[in-house]
Amino acid sequence: MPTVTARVLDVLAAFSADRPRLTLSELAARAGLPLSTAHRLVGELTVWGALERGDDGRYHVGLRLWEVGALAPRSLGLRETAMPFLEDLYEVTRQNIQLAVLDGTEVVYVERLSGRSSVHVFTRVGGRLPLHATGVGLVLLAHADPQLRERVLAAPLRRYTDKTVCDPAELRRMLADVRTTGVAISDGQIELISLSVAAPVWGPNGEVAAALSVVVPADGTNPHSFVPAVRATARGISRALSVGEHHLL
Amino acid sequence: MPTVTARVLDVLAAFSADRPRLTLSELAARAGLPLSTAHRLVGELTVWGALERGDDGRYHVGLRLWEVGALAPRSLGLRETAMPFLEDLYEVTRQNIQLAVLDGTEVVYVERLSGRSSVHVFTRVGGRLPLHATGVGLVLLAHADPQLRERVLAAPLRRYTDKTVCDPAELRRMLADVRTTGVAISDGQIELISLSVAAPVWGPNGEVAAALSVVVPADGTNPHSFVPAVRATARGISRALSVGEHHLL
DNA sequence: ACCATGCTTCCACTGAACGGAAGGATGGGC
DNA sequence: GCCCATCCTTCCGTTCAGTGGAAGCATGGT
Repeated sequence: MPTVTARVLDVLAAFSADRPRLTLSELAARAGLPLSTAHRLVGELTVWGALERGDDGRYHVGLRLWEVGALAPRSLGLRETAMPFLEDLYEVTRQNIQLAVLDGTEVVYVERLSGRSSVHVFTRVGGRLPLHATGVGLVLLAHADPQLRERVLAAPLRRYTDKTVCDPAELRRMLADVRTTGVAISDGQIELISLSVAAPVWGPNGEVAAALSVVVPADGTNPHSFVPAVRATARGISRALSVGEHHLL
Repeated sequence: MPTVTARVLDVLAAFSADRPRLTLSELAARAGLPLSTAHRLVGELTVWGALERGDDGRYHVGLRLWEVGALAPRSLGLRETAMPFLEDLYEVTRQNIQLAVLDGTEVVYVERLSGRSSVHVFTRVGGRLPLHATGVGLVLLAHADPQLRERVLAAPLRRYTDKTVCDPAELRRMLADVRTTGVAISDGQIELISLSVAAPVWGPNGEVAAALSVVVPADGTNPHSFVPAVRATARGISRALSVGEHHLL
């Protein structure tokens, strides 16, 4: 049952955003491995550069692994094309700009631009959040395979704030709305202090490849004023993607 | 000799920027594995999400691996703190902004901001370049451990353009200059069309944690006009790093 | 109909991976 | 100074997971 490959991956999966640095013992415990086995695996991973060992003796993910990860088409290709557009959008809005893709039944944030004056949000490049509670999530869900959509709506939907929409019927209505208007406005569903305006980025084959959003403070200006810029940016990226024959899927 | 772990890593290392998508056979060949062995390993990696299989049957690096890679402190922690400053610098200059760290005897680019109006450069997030031919490289080399510096200067230095400085003595002089002025100006050493102005980012323990640069067109304005902004940005990030007790090394 | 290319499955053999145990290293309490 | 706790490293005999050659399948070009 426990193949070596699986164990190696377990070791990698032991790291998380809140615990990015682990001692050998912690690592072994989290990966469910005997200490001596972990010691050997971690040693090999470290030699290669997948892990690195800090001055304090604790291990963390290494630069080499990060490099390989950076080759993931949904990160590299997408970001390369999108960046100039995101940059423009940032300049107009001076707020956090996020780019995210769908993976399984979650949103994965692929890039985030943030300025000193933007709201402090807890999303993180490489982070995951559920689809129903974020702007980008609503966009991706609205245009996802209907089968997936039903699966998500059938599962219990976590409540983050009292503004989080957890009712399937209401969500369904919102998703229809997203499809007609082309944007999603998610108001305080994940954090009360912020709301986001999101729009879909279309890939070359008529599918939604990603979603982008602007996060604005909840007390700030009317979110609708951001809609045109967000929509234009999304359209710009979509066009650039279809031209470029880019390394997306 | 061939441990399973090493083989898994060989499979991952088979992907590169120019060949981010591979068939099973290519993968097996590049990793030096029999087809059936590769088939099994790749299968396990794919189930976990380290690799993904495209519609065309070819494999590429998966989002899951990218996520783990994103936990590398030198990427995540550094970028989180630096981003707002880089953003400001971009707004002032409207040119490519690059953030890079030292790994071994090379520069690894950790982030890059680019606008529509910036020069098109071939550096890539996750990419590697030698130290002697880039602005960030000169900065990192200038402040590196003297032992490493000697090792780099002793090795043969690749020539990219006729402006590339490959003479150790001259490089040594330039590095001393970088240390006194606090910035490096690398003119056409890697590509004739661009030059870069780079400055060191200091970590909390008085070591150089990273370097940042602005890349400007070679025919453009005087590079020296960028120096104050670059220097100020680098100083800002350095300060933010020492405050934050950040997840750097 | 044939061949080329690339993928998948099977299975008997074997040596690489395993992990318990013993030995270091470090550091803190008293 | 001594003891104990925590964490890391090394060793080595046993065993079973990993191996890879071979045969079979799928596609698609000519």
